[in-house]
Amino acid sequence: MAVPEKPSLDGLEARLGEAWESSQIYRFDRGASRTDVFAIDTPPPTVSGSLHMGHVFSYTHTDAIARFWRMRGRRVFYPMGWDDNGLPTERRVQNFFGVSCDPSVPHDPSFVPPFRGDVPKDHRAVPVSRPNFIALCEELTHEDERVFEALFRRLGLSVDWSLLYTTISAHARRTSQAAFLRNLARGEAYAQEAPTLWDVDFGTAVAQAELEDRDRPGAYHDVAFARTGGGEVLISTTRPELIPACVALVAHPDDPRYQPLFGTTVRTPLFGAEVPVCAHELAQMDKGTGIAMICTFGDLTDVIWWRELALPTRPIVGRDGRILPEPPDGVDGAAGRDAYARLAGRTVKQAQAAIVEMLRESGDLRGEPRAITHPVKFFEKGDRPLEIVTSRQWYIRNGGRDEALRTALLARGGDLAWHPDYMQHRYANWVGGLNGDWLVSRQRWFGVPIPLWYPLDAAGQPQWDRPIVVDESRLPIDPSTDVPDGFVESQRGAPGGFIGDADVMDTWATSSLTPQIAGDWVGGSPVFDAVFPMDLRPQGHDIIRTWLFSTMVRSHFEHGCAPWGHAALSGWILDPDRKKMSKSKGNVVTPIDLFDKYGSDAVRYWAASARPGVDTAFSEDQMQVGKKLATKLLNASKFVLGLGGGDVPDAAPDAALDAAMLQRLAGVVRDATAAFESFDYARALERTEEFFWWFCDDYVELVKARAYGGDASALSSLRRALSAVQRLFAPHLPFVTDEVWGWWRDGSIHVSQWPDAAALAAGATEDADHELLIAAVCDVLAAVRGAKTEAKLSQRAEVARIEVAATGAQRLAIESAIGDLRSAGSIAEVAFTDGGGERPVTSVVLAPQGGGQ
RNA sequence: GGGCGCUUAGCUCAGUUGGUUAGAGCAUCUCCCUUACAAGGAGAGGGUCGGGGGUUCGAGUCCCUCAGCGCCCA
Repeated sequence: MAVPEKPSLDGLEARLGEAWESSQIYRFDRGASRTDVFAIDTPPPTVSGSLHMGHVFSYTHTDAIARFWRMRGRRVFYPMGWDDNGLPTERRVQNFFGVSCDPSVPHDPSFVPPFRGDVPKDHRAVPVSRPNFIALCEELTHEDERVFEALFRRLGLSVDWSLLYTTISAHARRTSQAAFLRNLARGEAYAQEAPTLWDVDFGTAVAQAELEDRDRPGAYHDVAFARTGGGEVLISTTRPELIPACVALVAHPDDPRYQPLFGTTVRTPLFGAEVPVCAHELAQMDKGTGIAMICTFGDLTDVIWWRELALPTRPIVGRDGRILPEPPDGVDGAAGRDAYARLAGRTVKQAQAAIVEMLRESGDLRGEPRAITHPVKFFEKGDRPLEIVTSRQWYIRNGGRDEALRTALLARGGDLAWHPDYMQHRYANWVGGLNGDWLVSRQRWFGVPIPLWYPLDAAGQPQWDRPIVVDESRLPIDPSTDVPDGFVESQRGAPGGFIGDADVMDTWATSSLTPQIAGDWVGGSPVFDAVFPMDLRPQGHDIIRTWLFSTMVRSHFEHGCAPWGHAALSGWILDPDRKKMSKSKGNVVTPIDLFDKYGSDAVRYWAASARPGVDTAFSEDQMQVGKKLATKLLNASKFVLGLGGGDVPDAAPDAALDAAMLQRLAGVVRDATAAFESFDYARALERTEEFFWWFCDDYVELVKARAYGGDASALSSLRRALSAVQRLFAPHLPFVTDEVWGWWRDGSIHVSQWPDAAALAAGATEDADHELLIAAVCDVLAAVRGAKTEAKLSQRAEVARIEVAATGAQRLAIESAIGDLRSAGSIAEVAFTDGGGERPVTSVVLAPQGGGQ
């Protein structure tokens, strides 16, 4: 293929994208052995949103690394996945089709949803079975996945699309269920009836990793409790509505104010329940009045007190967030029951208003509530504060309740190389702060079902502690429709029969298995042994506590090792005001518009310029620079290749300047290689770019005359350098580099060999100090240019004479390139004097300018 | 409250074991149509490296301390 007359970036993405697809250059070699493989555990983006610049940013980093290792000869395992499993998808499906999932509804094979978008406001959601609901989820996510794939292809990701997986596919469900059953068999998964953080709107339990604190207005209410022997105790609480759930008061054991009360009892106001006064170190002497009520359950500290002080359970908040209809134990008197009746059925918020009114009437509220702002626990996707309810849930051990396991998992963090390394603190911080095991069951529908049934006794009661498991060969299953071995469907729900576990697993319980899903662990594929443990996990630092940690837990249990060798944590994209970009703030820019405006290479350049792990401002300026770079590479390639020389054998670079340039480039190759090997794609780009601009501005200008004249050393040096530079840029700018490579080489640049530093200057005389030579020559050139600019003349202006004060070494260097210097600067005469120093000093005498300048 | 990161030119950032006069790009200004590229090129101005203290022959770099910003966790 010849060099085009007018090189252009237009149309490259479509043309080369198709070429890459049809030649399958990114296809993983399934016969590769582990030592030849570079395996990437790609983050599967959530498909129920839209792709934004944050995706473009971090996926570009990974792609550059993938392309580097591919050029180094590794068989790159680079899958893509779609995370279509979970709550965000459920929400979209409900809104889009006008349905809601009801597992009690039988499966309707011919179900047609009432709407496809544009659901009327007054429409009441149609209940549908779980299989029907899941089918709708799959249909909708499939649409999004096509859009995502198109965008990632446009970005130029070198993924092997034949490895595509989704987290709700049968394969992912099978993997997830098999891993869970193995955890169960080894005792790493267990079920427990326990206080659980609960989102009342979603109607599901949530895990510690999904919590976030939000500052919310609240108020301290001072409330009097009557001491059994007379007198009263004043407590401060932000949740007076939980007084009927109060099971004790608690103060610090060292608090002299309350020491006399320990072991005595008090009565709750309004409800008259008799509760003990207890001592516990977690009570804060300096908070409120120093004595607090323990309720079942107001917060996680209540749970600790309840457990450690062996207190009774008196729940009053239901799973719908409303006060339960019946009063708890202890609320026995008529007055108490009446008071409770005024709260029953109300939301927590309404109940608080009501009880404050009642306390005011009874005189038990002292003073007025004092407004405060305090952190309240929310589900990260939720809208109302979490409540704590007692429920039966499945857990996977994660060290939160087991010091030995915690220590082992902390050590696993040390088995990884972290990029940047300080990110390991996040991991250690999180593991060290765990306060419970990983809650994996969710009371939702669009997820991987917990693959268990329970036998029903003669009275039709489930025997929770005797789950019925299934042979792995039957997976995946849905226990709400599948029947356990030895039973028939008619026994579902019947005494002596069985019921299926109604819950699904947390999304993370499946996405924690991405290496196993992508590598086909459950299928026993030899590919798994060739790719696991994987080389690289790239991901955002915000999900170290969830995705990274949960993947570590599963791998630790199943394989006894860390699932990867390296973890690369990418930063955030910030808008130009340095706020995190988000849809709600309306500052999200659509990637596709930027691809159209600047080209994919230019957008990638912006992404690749950011140091690993550093939050980075969105910058169209950087994309503009990237576009200029891509254009420059087109033009420089056209120039060098247009000089000819392709028909003659590669000559030894015998001119000193040529050898020096190639030695400098060899250093750049070494630096870029080392940078990529330590996952610093940005440094590799920076070093290459710095060299390339110098190469264009100075070296090419210096050797132009020789090159035009067909000088073998110049031509071979230019071509050697061009070849290396094109390949050095290839991981970052895959489109333009493959274009210019195609002008003179066979095959894609992306399956060519990464440049070899040693070969670059082969045949050249080794120069002791090539940098001194380059510096001396370019200093003189700069002085000549500066003189012309100072005189407001064209760079073509003639120079009559220059006088260079130089050291001996500088003089030798300059003399070695004197012909190039004279032609590049249009210099008639060069004279030397002794002097110089760190740099030569050049005085320039311009020739008289004719022609009426 | 604990942990971590950041603070260098108007803006965005490099600055790798401490070592010449602290760099780049963008922006600004001046000049140049020069046959690879005007989607270009040649130059210029611009910084007491957040404050203070210390170690050292020498500190943007190491130590202490303070301040501000941000993130994570309580």
